[in-house]
Amino acid sequence: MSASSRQVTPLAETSARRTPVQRRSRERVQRILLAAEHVVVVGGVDALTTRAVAHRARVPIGTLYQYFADRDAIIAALIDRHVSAMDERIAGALAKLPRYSVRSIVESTVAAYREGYRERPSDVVLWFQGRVNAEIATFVRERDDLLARQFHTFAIAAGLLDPSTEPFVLSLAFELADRFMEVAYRHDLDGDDRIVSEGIETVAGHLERYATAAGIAGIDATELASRWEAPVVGE
Amino acid sequence: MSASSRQVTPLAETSARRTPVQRRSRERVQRILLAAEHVVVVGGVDALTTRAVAHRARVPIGTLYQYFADRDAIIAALIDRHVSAMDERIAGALAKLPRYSVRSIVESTVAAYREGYRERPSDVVLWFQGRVNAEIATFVRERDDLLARQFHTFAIAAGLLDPSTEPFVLSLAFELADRFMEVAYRHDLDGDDRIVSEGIETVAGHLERYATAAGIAGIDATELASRWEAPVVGE
Amino acid sequence: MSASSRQVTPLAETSARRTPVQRRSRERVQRILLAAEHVVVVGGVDALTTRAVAHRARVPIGTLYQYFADRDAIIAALIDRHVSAMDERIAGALAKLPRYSVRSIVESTVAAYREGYRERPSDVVLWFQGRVNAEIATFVRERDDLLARQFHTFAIAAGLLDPSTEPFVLSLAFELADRFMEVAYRHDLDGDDRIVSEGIETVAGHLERYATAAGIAGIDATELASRWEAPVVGE
Amino acid sequence: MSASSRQVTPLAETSARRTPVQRRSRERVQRILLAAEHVVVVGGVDALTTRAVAHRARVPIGTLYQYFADRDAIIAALIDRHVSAMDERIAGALAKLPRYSVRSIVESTVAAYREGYRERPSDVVLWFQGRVNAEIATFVRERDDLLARQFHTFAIAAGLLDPSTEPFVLSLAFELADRFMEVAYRHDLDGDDRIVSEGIETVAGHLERYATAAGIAGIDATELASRWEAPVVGE
DNA sequence: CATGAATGAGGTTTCATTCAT
DNA sequence: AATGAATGAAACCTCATTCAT
Repeated sequence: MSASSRQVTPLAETSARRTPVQRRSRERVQRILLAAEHVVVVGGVDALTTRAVAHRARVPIGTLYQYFADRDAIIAALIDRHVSAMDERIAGALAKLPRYSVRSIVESTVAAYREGYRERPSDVVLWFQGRVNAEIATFVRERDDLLARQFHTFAIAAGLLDPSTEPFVLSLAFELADRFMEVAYRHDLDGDDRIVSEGIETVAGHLERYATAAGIAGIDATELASRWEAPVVGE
Repeated sequence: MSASSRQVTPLAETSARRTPVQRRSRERVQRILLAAEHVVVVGGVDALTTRAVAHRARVPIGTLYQYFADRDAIIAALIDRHVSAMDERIAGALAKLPRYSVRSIVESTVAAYREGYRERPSDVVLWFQGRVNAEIATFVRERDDLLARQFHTFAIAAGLLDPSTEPFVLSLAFELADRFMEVAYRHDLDGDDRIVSEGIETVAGHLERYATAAGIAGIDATELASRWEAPVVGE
Repeated sequence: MSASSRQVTPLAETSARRTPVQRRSRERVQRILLAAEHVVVVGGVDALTTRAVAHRARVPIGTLYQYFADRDAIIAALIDRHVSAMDERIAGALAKLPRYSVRSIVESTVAAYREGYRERPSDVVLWFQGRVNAEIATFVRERDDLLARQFHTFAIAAGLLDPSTEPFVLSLAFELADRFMEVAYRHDLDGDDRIVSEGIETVAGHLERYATAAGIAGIDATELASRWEAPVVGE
Repeated sequence: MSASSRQVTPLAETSARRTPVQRRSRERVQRILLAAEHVVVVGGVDALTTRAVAHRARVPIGTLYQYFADRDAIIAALIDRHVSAMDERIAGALAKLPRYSVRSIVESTVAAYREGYRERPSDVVLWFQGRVNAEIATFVRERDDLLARQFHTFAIAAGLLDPSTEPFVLSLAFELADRFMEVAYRHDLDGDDRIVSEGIETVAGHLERYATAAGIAGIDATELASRWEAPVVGE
């Protein structure tokens, strides 16, 4: 099962001007994105001005515009990066599970979100404070839906959830897991494990209402592999 | 039990300039706030510029500044209104409950949120996109905490929740209920009752893990009145 | 000899709207002027806004405009008051002189300026920082000239200065005395007697170059009265 | 002896944004400063609005802000220029003196002030009307003090003034000389040589009370050079 | 390609003054 | 006469974006 969003056109590519192939170019793009993260963490989304980013990245403003069509393109790139990173992280965590139950999947996912936000605090700001234009909003919506549908397909094929479970139940579950992490940040409870176990409990509780006996008891990874020929991670 | 936030200094009063007493003045303030809501719904928090609001309200910019100290004061007034309205709505709903259980309380609360957001869609944007200025953020935080503490005190005194339950569990429950409504809006599922029952189920499920037998079975309103001499609603 | 500026149209009357005759009205005008002084001392001429003055005076803004045609009229009134007060003070000091020499006159005048500014610090700000409109500037110019001419007439009639001395020499002397006091304020040397004696020495030194023997030795007040039938003070 | 203010941080550098290196840029800064001078001469310091300056300079407002951080920075630049120009002028005049006496120094200084104001009439307004912002006021104060201390050191080392003479006596002398020129302008006596000789007479008279015999008689420039190894002009 | 000066629309806010009540 | 809400020109300043070099 693939948790990556490859089927949704990556957001950044739509707006980036040139794909940086040269080593120097790639470095610059990296520097710009790093700088953008910095200003977002320090001053919120409103502080993300092109000047501030260019200055912090020590890149001329004109150069910035060579790689990003406009200010929104920077935000788009950050969001894209956030989404990809989260997807990879979740996929990675799931791939390591020895046994798949609704609860173990939720545990992995919540933990992935937590680590992701911890590593890249700018994503918290961007993702939840995100004053975001229509295009980005649509992208985010589509990506969420895709993720939910992928899990839906997987969970039903694997016999973890009742076949009548609707995809939006999974949308909600992902949202919930994500929101829990935001709340943790907002309350400065990031380091507090209580919030994590609350989150797991709640989301798992939410989903277990739709679970089959197997979904609660869990299925061995090896056993799953035989039922589910599609690769669990990657494409 | 009082769900009102009277112990938190109302946010708007700090920044409003002139309290409009005349009928005409009150009308203008109303017009300004209505205009502010409109621009927020149409263009997000970032579109809430003094110019745009004044223009939409067909009020000279100078007049706007007679009633609002600055741009943030407009946001503050909207947030304040949102909070008061939600508080009243929740308190009103609870007051009508014939029987108090964790689940029935959650049902009332979620329904209150839902109606509140349905009636004032700008609050969705403001509440979730708008934690702009430090003062407002603090106000929101304090109000949330107060609400959670009030429910905590009540629920334990009434014997609905286990005495060892921590207040933050209730903070989380309120957040969850609130977020559910946002998600409903974000997914255009507002009219969809499924999301409401999901929300109720999840939040109630979350809280019932801390509930006493009475909290699950419920207590008659009359019986509660004898245990809980403080007025259930209002002061 | 009269040091009063009665022959120059008082500045304020040109712009004041109604001469306050009622007791209440006079009180209000006083309150307004006192408030104006306060804001000038605290925040400089730029802080002299009609709102600030009206608010500090606890007078409705509309009422302020009943007594003062516009913002400049308030400044004009203050300047007028300053000028009148200084004139009276100088005249009073001179009237008490037992013996008139160039030096004793300068001493009295400098002392008068010093006391005047000490008592009404707002005058320092107004007089020297004075961002002042053309009308007021003209008034000030004329008043200075009148004062100088009056002294000129007197000093020559009394035989204190050489008859060929030009009036502008006296203009300069007044300016100098005045500036010394400003410098004293600017350097926080107000309390410092050195600056006063420097001032006296300099201005007196300046004028004594034009003095007759009698101007240096001095003339008895009684003797002067016989030569100079016009009243020394007042009209 | 150096009359330059190099030991006082130049005021403008603190606030100027971009140091213009290109020829075109320098021209623009010049145009802006010229425009600023114009509006100041025509309408006083209060007329020095960013709009007015930009408009007169035929420069977009944004361009103005590329070179000047804010309105005060324009004033600061003008003041700085005034101070530097006056310092150079004084230093230049003194360097040409064949013989140094208190009187000849005063003559040179007063003449320098006169020419300076004649060449840049906006400086009259700025210098006497413009002590606007705290930073600028401090700068001006410090510069005045430095100038006075430099002259103090020099005059005593050169044996022109009595060693017990206090520095503030020289502060006062500079102020006086400066004020004389303002008065000359205020009275439209600029072209009138009488005011200059009055000024010289008064300031010299003031200082000669502190002079040694040599200070009155004067010292030959060559003789001075042997006593005073530090360069008279320049650094 | 790389640069960064130039641009000006547009944002926030103040304030003298008027005029309906 | 007394009031103070209403007005809008005008002040300051920022910033995304372009384009000549």
